[in-house]
Amino acid sequence: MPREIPKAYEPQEIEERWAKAWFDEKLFRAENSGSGPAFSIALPPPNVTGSIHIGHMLEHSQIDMMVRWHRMRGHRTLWLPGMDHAGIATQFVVERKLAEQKIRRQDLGREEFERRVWQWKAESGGVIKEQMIRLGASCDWTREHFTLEPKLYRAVLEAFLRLYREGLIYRGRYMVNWCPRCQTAISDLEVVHHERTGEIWNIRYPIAGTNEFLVVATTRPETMLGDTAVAVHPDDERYKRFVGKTVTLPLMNRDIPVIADSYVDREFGTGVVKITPAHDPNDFEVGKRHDLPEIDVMTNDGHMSEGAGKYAGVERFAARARIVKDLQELGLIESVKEHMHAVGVCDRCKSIVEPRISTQWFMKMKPLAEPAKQAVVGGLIEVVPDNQRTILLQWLDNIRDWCVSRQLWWGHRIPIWHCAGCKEMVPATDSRVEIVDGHARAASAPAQCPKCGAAKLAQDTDVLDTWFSSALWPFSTLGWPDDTEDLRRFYPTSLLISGYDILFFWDARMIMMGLHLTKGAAPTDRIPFRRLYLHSLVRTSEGAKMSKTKGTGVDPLQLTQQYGTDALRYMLASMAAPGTDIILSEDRIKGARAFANKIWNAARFLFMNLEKAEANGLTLEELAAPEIRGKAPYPVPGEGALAHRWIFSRLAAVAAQVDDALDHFRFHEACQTIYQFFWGDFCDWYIEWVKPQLAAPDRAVALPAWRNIFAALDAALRLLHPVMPFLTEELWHKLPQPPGARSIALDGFPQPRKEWTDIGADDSMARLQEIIVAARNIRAEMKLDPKRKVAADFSTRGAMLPTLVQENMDPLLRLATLSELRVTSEHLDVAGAAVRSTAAFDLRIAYGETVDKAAEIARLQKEIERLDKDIESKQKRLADENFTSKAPAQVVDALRATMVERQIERQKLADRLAQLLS
RNA sequence: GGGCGAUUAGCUCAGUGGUUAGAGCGCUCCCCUCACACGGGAGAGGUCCAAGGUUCAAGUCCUUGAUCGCCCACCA
Repeated sequence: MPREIPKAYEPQEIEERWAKAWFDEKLFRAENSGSGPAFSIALPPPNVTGSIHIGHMLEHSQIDMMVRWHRMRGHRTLWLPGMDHAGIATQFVVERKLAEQKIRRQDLGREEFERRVWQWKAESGGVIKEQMIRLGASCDWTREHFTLEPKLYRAVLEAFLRLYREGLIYRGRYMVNWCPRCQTAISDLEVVHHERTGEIWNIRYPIAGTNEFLVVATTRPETMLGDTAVAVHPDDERYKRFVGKTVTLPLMNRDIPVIADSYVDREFGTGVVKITPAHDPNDFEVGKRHDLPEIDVMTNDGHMSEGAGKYAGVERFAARARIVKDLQELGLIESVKEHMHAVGVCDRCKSIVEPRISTQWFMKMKPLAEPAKQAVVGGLIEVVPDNQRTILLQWLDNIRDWCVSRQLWWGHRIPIWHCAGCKEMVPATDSRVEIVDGHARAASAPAQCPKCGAAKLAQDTDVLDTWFSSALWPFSTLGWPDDTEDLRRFYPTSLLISGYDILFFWDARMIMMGLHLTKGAAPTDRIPFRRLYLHSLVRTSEGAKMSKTKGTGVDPLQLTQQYGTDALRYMLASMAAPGTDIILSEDRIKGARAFANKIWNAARFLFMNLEKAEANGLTLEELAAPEIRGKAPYPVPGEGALAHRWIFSRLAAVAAQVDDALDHFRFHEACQTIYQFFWGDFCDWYIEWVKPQLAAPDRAVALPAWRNIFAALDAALRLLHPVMPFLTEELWHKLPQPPGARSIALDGFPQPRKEWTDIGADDSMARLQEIIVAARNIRAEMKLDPKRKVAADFSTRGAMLPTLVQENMDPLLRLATLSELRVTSEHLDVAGAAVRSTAAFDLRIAYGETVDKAAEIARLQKEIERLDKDIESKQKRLADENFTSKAPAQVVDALRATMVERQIERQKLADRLAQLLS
């Protein structure tokens, strides 16, 4: 047991050591057998090739706090970690790397490309895990999963095949969002809208066989090449006569009909709309209603296609410019205006997304959304903060089908085979997977077409949206579709903590999939999690999301290096009030580091002084052995008893408050409560109060005092552990622990023990603190030498205070730096002295000549003024019949009592002022 | 176009209808007192965005407005 510990807390070595030990010892492996309540939580799987950013840090800190708190309370606790293959993101990264060598994935072919991605994953995939381990996330790494591993591949196949057979997954040619950069369809959620000022062109479409025009407006002139109609509102008198006629589409010289459709808004623009069914969602619908041809004028990579006639091969925005120029030359541009509109861009690569007709796989969402909605409305899933519940329900109400296919190579390939002969779609017969080249793929490929008997079948080339496998995460990682022990024990999971930015992407879809796919009889058995806490996002001082690409990101590892992981965790947790985003502040993390240092030094103080106690014949074992700590508090004879009763009473209160705060995800409140307790109560008052007892030669005093302070420190460390795991682990091991005890993380969380609550001690302590502060206040005002002890007079009318003061005379004198405190019930002569008064007592230090008389007068006047205002408002309220009759008696009485106190205080101050002025 | 959130001390933020609205940082004064200067002690600092309303009582609930931010949305 090393007694010499460094003066300042140095986190680096300590953290690395414990992080390694926790991982190596598999300390956080969850037992799936045995009794006691279970607590399970799934890690929102980070992208496998990513690295920790501050948002992860916030999320993991909060999860880890909950997890450690539950584990310490004796729950069978599982935090299940894993990684997401992150289809587009990962493929994007590898493609970019290949581009450096001037290689396109098409040059390599699908198999070779996939091999390269696996290789990249092998090289860089472990980073985030290493970082999480280093940062102390108490995951069960023996249960780690990856969305593309064989087991989870199988879960994906099972889910897909079931949904396909049920008709909930279908294939069809519909309008989708197409990213020309990623060259894949993306879902509505992956399109982010940016308000931009663009241009809107009014273009003349000549009416065939006349000199007249219909003028249409468009923000995307290049799509006009695919126009197959022009529409007006059926009741629009201006245009009625044109319906049924044809216009000649400029540049293409194609005759297209004028149709009537109520979709057209007569008020907007000219009231005439060009209809491009292949490139606009509304036009697509109109096209279906009117049986219009769909002409796709673009290629996958955002160039104009064959359908665009002479513009074929031109990049889409270059084509736009050329078309506008050509139209101008033809005199067909009536006007151009600036126009604010929302442009959809790809969430991943920020390219402008092209609405485009395409054959894709979709999932019917309405039938899945309904049970999810009921589960949330019915309270089966509690959503915190509450306003997010409303947002979730609104989204579920307006849900649209989900485009689940991606034209990527990295992901779960769709288990459907297409017959070369009759085009029949044949699903894999079951969800088995086989390992080829070390990686999984669907094993039960159909050998021949059940319809036409042809043996030539080709697997669909698309893969599934990454979020499809994510949606299965809480149960696929526990073994679903098998009926495993883990699934029975830990599903539904107890809680999900995720950012509100992925509420729709992930949380909502897990609810829908969980309810639909898992096999429990009741919805309560099928929900993926019982509680959903949406944590805040870390933002820059401008309110924007942190972004690495914009250089506004903060590297949590660097902050960790600089200030310590515990400090960073504490800072994040202390700012994490539900429902409000976090703006990082360097000052706050410095404050957190100071707190860590404070804790370190409080412990350091004890161990340094222990040597003196040992010289006195005491041993650490008899002071701090676990069974000794368990019996605290010990009665301490003599003057110091009060502080001991008080600190344990505080501990009981703090434990209750922390439990309550954590149960409601009020991490900031838990932090503040512990901070206040440790720094304010334990260090500032308790340690100072009992210092002499610890050094007392009298064993009857020293022994219980030491035992109490060790017990209190131990409890404080356990309270602190969920937020500051490293520091507390290190210090905990410096205390004697039961044989075989491995970690504070497996020790108990302090319980709010009723027998510790001592209202008398709380009250007495508060009064003594008041007296000490009053004395220090006078000393500061008089600018007394801090070391100089002076005599003071203490006057009070009550019977309680004199006793209390007498009983605690020694700490009172010491902490107020007084040589003597004379207690009297007489009125104090305040001439030539500085005085502090409360309703209950007056405290006088006779040292008049150094008092700044003018300042004292000003202070008194100000104080009296304040009291006057206060008394007046109270008198007014007490005189109000309405108040006294309607308000609870308790409130009225309290107000009256306070007013009397204020009046006494005011009288004392007024007397004092009069004396100074005379 | 809808929805949500924020507006409280110089800064960053807590605040659950009920005494005199809190914290951290910063600021002022005193102290390197044998755990800690990443420290100790004492202070100063707030018409709680505005205007109405409900209530015995409003920073807190309601309405309207202002400013800032976010999310959702197929008006060409």
